[in-house]
Amino acid sequence: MRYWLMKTEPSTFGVDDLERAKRGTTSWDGVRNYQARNMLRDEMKRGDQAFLYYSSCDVPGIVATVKVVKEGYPDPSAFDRKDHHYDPDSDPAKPRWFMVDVQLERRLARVITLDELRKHAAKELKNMVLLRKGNRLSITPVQAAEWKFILSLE
DNA sequence: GCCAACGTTGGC
DNA sequence: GCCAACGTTGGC
Repeated sequence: MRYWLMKTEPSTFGVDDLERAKRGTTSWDGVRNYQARNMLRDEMKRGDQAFLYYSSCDVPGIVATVKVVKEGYPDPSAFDRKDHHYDPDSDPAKPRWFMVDVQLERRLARVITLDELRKHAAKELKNMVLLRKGNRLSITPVQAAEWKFILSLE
């Protein structure tokens, strides 16, 4: 089993939305980056866990954990002309973009902020992909030891 | 294949 | 709103 971190902007989709969703489950659609696509399509497996991370907001940080309940399958929003993430170059017969379904596991007792994560960037979290300079990937792998350590901060 | 121009992300 | 650090596009 592996661990991940998935970014979302709370103004677009937050943990409240996930909580309200049927069975606390949502399709993680709209990812349009090849590296992230490869992880969605090939690497994320049913039962994997992920941190839900808020970006582009007042207090960036981890707010919840989710688990993968459905493995990579074609993202239909790529074929929807009216969708913001529509990709005219993606052929339905040979889909370019993929998504997984995730289910809310639990909201953390408190937000573990980016600021706080950075305080451990020299030691426990020195290899954490999220903290690497210039990182913009919306999905990043998390090591088991990092997962455990971060939850211990909670 | 190179690389300049452009677009996006995301912290600040 | 600024801007660093990307990724993508397209002319050559």
